[in-house]
Amino acid sequence: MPAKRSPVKRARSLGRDTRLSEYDRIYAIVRRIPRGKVATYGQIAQLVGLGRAARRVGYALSALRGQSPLPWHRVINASGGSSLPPLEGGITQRLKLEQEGVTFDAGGRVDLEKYRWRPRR
DNA sequence: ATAATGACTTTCA
DNA sequence: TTGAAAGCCATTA
Repeated sequence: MPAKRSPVKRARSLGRDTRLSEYDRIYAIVRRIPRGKVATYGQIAQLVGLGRAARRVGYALSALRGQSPLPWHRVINASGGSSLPPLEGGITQRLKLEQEGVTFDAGGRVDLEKYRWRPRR
């Protein structure tokens, strides 16, 4: 029995949903975030050309369900913190970042000035 | 078909 | 500094 597929994945397998290239572009950007660096949802939305649709970036990542080779833990919100519920992956996200050398302040937030990924072009 | 939801961001009080 | 409100729009219900 194949696992249940979301409408999006089904459409992708049929190769007829153009929105998917959008998801793929998001994933492609996330894959480029270097170790020890972080990017915000809004930043990725910009890079992909989605303007301020940061939510869609978050949605694309939620579709991964944490089951992906992508460095999803390097994506955080504009406040410098995790947007996941602590028990759902927020803890894991922080641990993974700390393993890469990213430090958090008392409020559980990352210094974006210092760790934000600045891609060229 | 309409309505609610969400791994967000920005603005304004 | 914090928090509410509005904006965004695909996915879910």
